[in-house]
Amino acid sequence: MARRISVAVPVPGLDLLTYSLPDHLPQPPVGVRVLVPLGKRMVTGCLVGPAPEGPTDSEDDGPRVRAILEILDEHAYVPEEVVHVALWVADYYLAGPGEAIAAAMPPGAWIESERAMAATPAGLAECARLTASSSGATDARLAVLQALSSGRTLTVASLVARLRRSVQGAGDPAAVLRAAKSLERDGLASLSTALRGRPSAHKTHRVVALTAAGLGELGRVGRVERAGRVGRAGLTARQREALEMLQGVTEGVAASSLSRRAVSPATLAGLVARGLVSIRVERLERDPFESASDLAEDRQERPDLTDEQTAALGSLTAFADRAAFRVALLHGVTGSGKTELYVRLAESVREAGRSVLMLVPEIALTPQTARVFRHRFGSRVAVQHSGLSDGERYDQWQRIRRGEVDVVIGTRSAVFAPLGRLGLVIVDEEHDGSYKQEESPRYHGRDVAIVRAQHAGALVVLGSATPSLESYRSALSGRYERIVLERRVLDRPLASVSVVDMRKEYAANGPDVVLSAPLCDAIAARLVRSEQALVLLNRRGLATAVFCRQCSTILDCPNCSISLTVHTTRGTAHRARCHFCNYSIAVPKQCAKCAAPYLEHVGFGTERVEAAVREAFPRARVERLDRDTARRRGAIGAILDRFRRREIDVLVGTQMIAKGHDFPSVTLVGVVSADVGLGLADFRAAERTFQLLTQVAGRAGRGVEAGEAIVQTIHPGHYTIRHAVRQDYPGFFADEIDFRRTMKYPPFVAMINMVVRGPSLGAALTLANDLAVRLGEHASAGGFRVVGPAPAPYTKLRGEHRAQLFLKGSRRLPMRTAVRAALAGLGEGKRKVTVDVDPANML
DNA sequence: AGCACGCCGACT
DNA sequence: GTCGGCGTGCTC
Repeated sequence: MARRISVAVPVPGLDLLTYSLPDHLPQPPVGVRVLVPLGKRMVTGCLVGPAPEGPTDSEDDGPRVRAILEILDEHAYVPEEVVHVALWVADYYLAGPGEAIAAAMPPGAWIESERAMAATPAGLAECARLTASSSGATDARLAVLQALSSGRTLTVASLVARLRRSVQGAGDPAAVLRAAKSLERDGLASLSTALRGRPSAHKTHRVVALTAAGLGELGRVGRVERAGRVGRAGLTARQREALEMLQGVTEGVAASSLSRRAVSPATLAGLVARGLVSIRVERLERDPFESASDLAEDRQERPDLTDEQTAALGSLTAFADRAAFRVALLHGVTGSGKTELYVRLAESVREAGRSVLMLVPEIALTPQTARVFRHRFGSRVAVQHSGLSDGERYDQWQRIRRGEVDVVIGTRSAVFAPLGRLGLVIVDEEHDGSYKQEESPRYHGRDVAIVRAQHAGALVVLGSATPSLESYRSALSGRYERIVLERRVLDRPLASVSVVDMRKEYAANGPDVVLSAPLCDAIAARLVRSEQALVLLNRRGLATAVFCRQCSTILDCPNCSISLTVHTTRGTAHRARCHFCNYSIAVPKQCAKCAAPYLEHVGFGTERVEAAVREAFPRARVERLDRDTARRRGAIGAILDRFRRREIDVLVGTQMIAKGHDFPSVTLVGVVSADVGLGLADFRAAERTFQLLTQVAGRAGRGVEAGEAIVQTIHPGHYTIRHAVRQDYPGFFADEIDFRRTMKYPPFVAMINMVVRGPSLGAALTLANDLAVRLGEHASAGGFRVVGPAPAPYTKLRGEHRAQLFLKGSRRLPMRTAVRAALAGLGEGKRKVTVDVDPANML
């Protein structure tokens, strides 16, 4: 019987498929890409192993098995270990194996077929006739024919693009395809399926260098010139200039740089023809650090370790030396020097001949960490994150794959980096929410990192000042090693935190207070001393809602069940925008419902805080950093750099300003409202608030001067605020873990969250009910409970209505099995269901 | 996700 | 009558 292989194809919701391997092809290893037929298409798949043998093999009622078309790689493209991790992800998070493997591949790794079409001779004639008679009517068929009138074969995609530009209303892909089919029926055009051009594997450039003959010629020219005679016949002045430019640059000069210096292609061609220069094609590495700037600034000293750090490093190194799977939680207060520990540990692992994977929440927000690693490991480090262009990402991925690096630093998707001999995985700020991917496959970078380390027999270090409840509990129970750093480096004290009870502030100064008197005084003091301040409000915009005083209507998004946020707009009237779907309108003058002209802005965001700070301190240099000001690529880095260079006195922003930055001159952190987020219908609301407050307070006092944090709140007695103010993690943990235990939330139960979408809430609820019933059948045997369905917290998003239900249970396996069975029973309805295993965000 | 099939309303 | 909208189903 023909050899059968199991292939993952990049199609959501499709399971592994079985293909046969034609006799003439060699047996490829796991991880190679194969080109396979799928329906009418050709797609790239990834070989994950031999096909499972089942009883259906002998019967004819199973799906037919088609033969693969081509093996695209000689050696594994995705390392086998990573294939297995990806398959684990697909299984655990209930995603398609193809989607999971796709997450492990660089951009451009998937080749697919494309439909193309060309006019037949009859079609060309018909086109000429129709064009001449010019009926005037815009007919999609005619438009397509005209586009094909050159006789060339065009892809359907390029036809669509072309028609979208030229013909109104004809650029819809479906319409083009229909027109194409209709033309094919009439024998006027032919449709074919062809492979899309393979992605260029590397960016290349041409390098021009002198040949030996050229070098000789140059010497001769020099002597001739000294002798006062005209250059040798046949060498033009231009050619001589070009030769001189190349003199002394043995490695050659990029052709693009020559052309910038006015060396024409013709000149170059003349020199090549004479054999005086050679042109070679060279692979160009796009180094993300070059554009990230200021490598020169990186002359950092190697800081001495504190006793506490030395002890921690000792234990971690000992674990790493055992070269066996292990998880250690590094619980270190902000400013305790975790990064330096990571670097030293990485160095020792690397010296032992094993590689290091370091995950960080968002590189754009923590460029220092990346820079420290770059500085210590030079070209042996690669960076992977979403801010890179596809080409940059591809280059980095290939460098890792070729074994040219042994340290990878990246965001969550880097957990799949094709590193061999993995010895250490570091997850910095392991509690950070950005490790959870909010689209399929909905994996948690930290948890996948642990699984990967398990496969590789590596040490995992989870670092945080505010560990997730899950990790801390595991550390307390002894499942993880626990290493604590209680002191800041150089014995700098933690910021002293004080609370302003905003209820009193409102009573005294009215309900419109943004900056309390104590916070204003504190900012003023910093300005006098030329120190810097951070002001945090984790909410964007000018106002959170527009409210009609007469009929109490709130301006809602027509597509989503949330109110519109008011944003300032340069020049024009303020706009009200939806933070989900981006719908926006000019803020109306009167209520759309009752026509009353009494519209009020309620609630406020960072834009209002920025305005308030500017108003209170007209001479201060105030900037804002949130998703709105950070939209442009590189804007985050630019603002943070200016702040670091002390060109900004007060930086207002959302949580973006709270992450691991190190600004030595910041001595004040103001939290405008610590309550944002506390009231959310999410069991992690308190944990996230505590983390944010602790994190941002940690930004103060990292230099010589002591730091201070001022927290404004209307809930000064809330346990989250109380513990955050004292920066008392164990205290917070004790209270929060009680809440989780009582309410049966993680880490005491496993959860799977499901959102069902539908054209109406009724439709969504009906389908959700069907799902709930099917799940219920497995509940008692599986030891879990089905909660819901109910309308989701955001009932409507982007025009879709949503119902939610979730499972709570003690063991994940039966829960996952039940979900899989229930979804299968739903048939095609399953396309309307999103499944989230271990949800990080319940909204 | 594509892609095809098939079943209903508005135009030649 | 057909064109063309999108619900439903399938892909080894």
